[in-house]
Amino acid sequence: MSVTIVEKLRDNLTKILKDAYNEAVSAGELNHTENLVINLEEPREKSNGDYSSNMAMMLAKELRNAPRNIANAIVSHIKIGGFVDRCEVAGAGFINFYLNNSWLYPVMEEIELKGKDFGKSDLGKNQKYMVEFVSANPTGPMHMGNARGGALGDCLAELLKWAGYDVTREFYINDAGNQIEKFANSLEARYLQIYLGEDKVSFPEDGYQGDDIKEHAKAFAEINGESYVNAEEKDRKDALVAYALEKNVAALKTDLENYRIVYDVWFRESVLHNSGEVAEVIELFKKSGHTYEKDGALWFKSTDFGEEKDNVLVRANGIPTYFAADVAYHRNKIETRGFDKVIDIWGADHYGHVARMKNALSALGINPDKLDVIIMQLVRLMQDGEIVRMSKRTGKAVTLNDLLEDTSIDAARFFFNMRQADSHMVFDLDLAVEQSSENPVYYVQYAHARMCSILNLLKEDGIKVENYSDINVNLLSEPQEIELLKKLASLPEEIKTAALAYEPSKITRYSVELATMFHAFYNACHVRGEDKELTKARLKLVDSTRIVLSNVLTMLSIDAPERM
RNA sequence: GUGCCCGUAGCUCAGCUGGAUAGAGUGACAGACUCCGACUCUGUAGGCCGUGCGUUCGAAUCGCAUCGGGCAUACCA
Repeated sequence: MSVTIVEKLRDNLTKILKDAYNEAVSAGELNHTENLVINLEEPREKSNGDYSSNMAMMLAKELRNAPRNIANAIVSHIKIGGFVDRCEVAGAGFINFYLNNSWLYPVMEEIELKGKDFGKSDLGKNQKYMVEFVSANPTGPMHMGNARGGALGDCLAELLKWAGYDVTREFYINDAGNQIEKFANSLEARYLQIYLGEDKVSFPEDGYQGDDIKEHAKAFAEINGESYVNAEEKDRKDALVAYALEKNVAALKTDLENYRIVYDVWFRESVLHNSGEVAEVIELFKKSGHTYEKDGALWFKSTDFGEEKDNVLVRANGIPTYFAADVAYHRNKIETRGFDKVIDIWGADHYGHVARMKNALSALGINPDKLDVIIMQLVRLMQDGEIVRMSKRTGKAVTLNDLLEDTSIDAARFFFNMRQADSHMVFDLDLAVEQSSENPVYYVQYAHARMCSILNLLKEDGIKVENYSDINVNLLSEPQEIELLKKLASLPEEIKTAALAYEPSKITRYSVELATMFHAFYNACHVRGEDKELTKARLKLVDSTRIVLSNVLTMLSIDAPERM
């Protein structure tokens, strides 16, 4: 993949500094060093130039010279020309470059050539990455935490794709273990209550109280009648679970698709039990020498790896724990399926599980660095100024579907990706429901609609977007135009940075900033009715911006409307 | 008790591997369309960057301590 405009610029500036330093050494003005480090940054304050290097300060100790002396020596050997207008020493020894815009204009040509692919890179070198997210319990509907995890995971997966990784989205279905027991007991009680009366059949204390359980039982009864009332308990439960679980999984799939999330793989926990992979992992644990038996249970000696407590692998009743199954699952991801990196998105309430999992992988000889866990702080829902509790058992939990009924998919996806995963988020439902400019997604979408509107209007005037080579780009010199161009040019780097940090929120913020700069440009610079050449140049800028904004919104799976 | 996350403008949050005078949005106040969509823009006010030490030429950023809020510490998942 080709080098971006910004990379070219930075490479050039680095070379200029390096050459100047070497010449200063040759001239006997500076001492020589092997570890020459050249940093470049964009100063916050514009009066300090477009790019700045602190290399003189970094070298001061090693060269045994004052930073300003070093900086002056280097600057005196820098050749002015090309995109460099001037170069000065400032402050404690900063070397500041003041540039003209000749380096920047070709970004529009790059956008023209790459189109929908502008922003993509080969940073990831096609490494196999998996993002596992949501993985909600199939015993009920999805809550607000799942909504956040869904928006985060899906956007992260797409972000990584743009950065050149080979990404698989996966949903882990916990269709085994204790909660399925509970699910079965709850269904059974509701089913029997239909035929034997509510007073005759007691509902388990720790059962799922939700109406969905009743509805499953009722629907099951309509199909099978009372044939299961006198059946063997195990058969009855199996039949109920098989029925209700499929319904729930199908519902999860539909709900997530409505949220614009499509998974590549739906992986069932039961597969790991049936294939013997769980049993295999338990054997491997035993061979590793990090296990022992106590009170009839098999324990993993987590304390060997610095943890405070050991963990149970197989319960006294002979059933493996969720922990054991989850280790088998991660072994399957990394070893069996060969992912280079496995990214899990977990709620903060699973925090304690991270070290345990990594240590378990180490014990089995699997590189724990192949697992990255993103701990997402829980969402607290606020309505009418009060915290709304989210609990499956109250039956009053706010579900993903409730949320999407109130607000738009665009708003929800955008809102959840406004903040970093580790921020404790308060989701103000009243605010999210409000479809106004309060919610930045409308601000961004409006910018896109405005660009399309300009393009359409000029098209009606018979003026269409021309090729970069036919445009006099030097006419674009207003500060708003230059700022906008710089923002466009920065997208590939923004995507790389965001991908490496696993932070799609950086891209969301980028879209807001881009929209802001466009609106500012719009108010300062007219496209229509100007000098013909200027109109052409600005129209090209608008079209370039439209492409970039559209790319960003596409990446986030948020609609980029032509009109609103 | 121990571990992790958070603490920056009234509110919601940015601040990249330490850099020069700490930034947005929102709210408040004052302005801008006979002109490409005012779902927009411009300006003003608002900060001991929780607190205290330390490292450094230089700290919101790194280290230690401390205070406040959240979460976790199951033979649940």
